[in-house]
This record gives sequence, structure tokens and C-alpha cells, in this order.
Amino acid sequence: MTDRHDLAAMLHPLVQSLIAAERPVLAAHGISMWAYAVLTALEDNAVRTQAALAEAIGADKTRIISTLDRLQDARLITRDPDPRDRRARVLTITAQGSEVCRSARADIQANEDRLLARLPASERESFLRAVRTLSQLTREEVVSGTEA
Amino acid sequence: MTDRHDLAAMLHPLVQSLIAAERPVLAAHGISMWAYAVLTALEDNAVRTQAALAEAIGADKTRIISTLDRLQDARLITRDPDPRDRRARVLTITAQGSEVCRSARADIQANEDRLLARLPASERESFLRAVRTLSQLTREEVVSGTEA
DNA sequence: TATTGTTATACTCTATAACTATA
DNA sequence: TATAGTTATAGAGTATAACAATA
Repeated sequence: MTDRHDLAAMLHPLVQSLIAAERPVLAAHGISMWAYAVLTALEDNAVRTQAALAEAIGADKTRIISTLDRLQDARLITRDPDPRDRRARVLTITAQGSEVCRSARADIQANEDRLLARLPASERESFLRAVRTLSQLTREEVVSGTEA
Repeated sequence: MTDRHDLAAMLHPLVQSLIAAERPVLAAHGISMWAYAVLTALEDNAVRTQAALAEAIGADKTRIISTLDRLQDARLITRDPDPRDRRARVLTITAQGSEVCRSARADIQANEDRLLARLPASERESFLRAVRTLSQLTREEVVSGTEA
């Protein structure tokens, strides 16, 4: 095994910096970090309950409520009672919400591309492929073997 | 530009999982996450002030104090007044501290290696090289261009 | 007076528990 | 009674400000 720092020790500061870089971009688009996470999650497909959405973005169901309130007020999402179970709220992104999400992501990725440009092209491609692979691991898969 | 999620969106959950995986390992070695960060920082070279150490590991100088207290009690570090400036405390890792740090890292990296084994060998090498490169960026370098 | 380390306080973020409404 | 959503409360983690010792 090659001598190196822990992955977490190397990646954590990088991720913190990337998040710091997202902050002003999202502010310019008028949304918070959690709002961006919600819009991104709804972009692919609508969600049938708020609890499912919270689960999907790794949040507690109670802490996304004010975010949903603001997104609804800003007409970036709709939040309607499910006719088949009026306890649940069906969450859908609006056209305006999609546009905000898409343009925010373009700005964010422009900055990320600037950083990735420091890597040789083939290394960059391998890196992105590896990140995709590793990010699809579940927490259980990552943690298993350390708790025995 | 290829269609992808944000780097932060992919890396953040991965890092959180890696940290979750470190927790039981560090607990088995009797140290906290911050203690591990301190020991790692002191492994290479002693530090002349607590403020410099805090800066190095991205912490506030006030929030590492209880960590230093515990490390000192456990004889994993020494914390002596600098004879040339008795306000400052020179921090040094002990042989016992080095041993704890080294064995904890071995366990942590054994788990990380298990995950990295999912990547093809050449991709794994490129990934690690890219992580090293990107993790050496300062926060300013990462953020610059997003605040204009 | 400025700086190092420390302590005490306040603030932010998050999780827990209690409540309303539907089922 | 059980579940979705909401609100209120409490807790953890962190930063801010005030303090003591030394320069």
C-alpha cells in the first residue's frame, strides 16, 4: 500500500472549499444550499412525500420544511396534497425552478471545470469516473468492516 | 462539458460516509476525530503554538483546547512552554502518540483500500493522484472566481 | 500595547418530542 | 392505531468576546 494521507483527510477540506465556492453562486441565484439540493433532487422526477425527499438528500424531514416554504413562495416548486392520500404532499419542480437550478449548476460547474483543468485530460476523466463510482456506494458499504 | 452532478454533490456524501467509517476505528484506538487530526499534524513536525496547529487543521484555536488536554493526559503529546516565549506552548507528539496515530491510520486505510479495490488499477492510481493535486489547492484558489 | 492561551457566552445547526390532520 | 407533515424544544458543535499571563 502506498504511503498517503487518509482519503477523508484529503477530501474533506476540498469538499469544504467547493461548498464555500458554491455559496456566493447560489446566493446570486437567490437560493440556499438546501434549496439547491431540493431542486436538484426534484429535477429528475417528482417526489410523493416530503419524508422521501428528505431521505433522498440526506436531511431530516423537519429541517427541510422552511426550505420548502420558501421554494413554494418563490414559485420554484409546487406542494399539493396527494388526492389519494391527503396526508402526503406531492412535490414538483416548476419550469422556473428548473431554470434556476440549471443556471446555478452551470455557474457552479464552470468553477469546478476551472479546477479540473489543472489535471491532465486522461487523469481528469479517470478521476470523474472514479468519483461517480465511489459516490454510488451506500453508507453501509463504506462503513461495513469498520464496526466488527 | 459532460453532463454530471456537481463535484461537491458527489463528494460530500462520500466524505461523510468515510468519516462515519473512521469513527468506530478511532474509538477502538481511544481517540476522537479531532485528536486524530492533531496527532496527524504533529507527526511530521512539532508545532510552536497552539494557534498555528489550529490553523493547520482548519480548527478554531478555542475548540482544540479540550482535545489537547486529553491528549496530554493520555501522554500522546507534550505541551511545554516555549523557553524563548513563555506565552507559547510547544506541541510535540510522543512515541506513544506516534504509535497510536500510525496504527489507527493503518486500520482506516485498510478500509479505504477495500473501497478503492472496486476501481480498475490504473483508474485508482489516477484518482489518488488527482485527489492529491486537488487537495493541495487553497480555499482561496477554489473559491476565487465565484465571488466576483 | 500586543499576543498566547484560556474560559465563558452566544449563536447556528440539527435532532427529538409533541401536536394536528388524515388514514 | 398508525402515518405525513408541522411546530416547539433541547442538544451538539462552533464561533465570539472577555480574561489572565507574558512579551
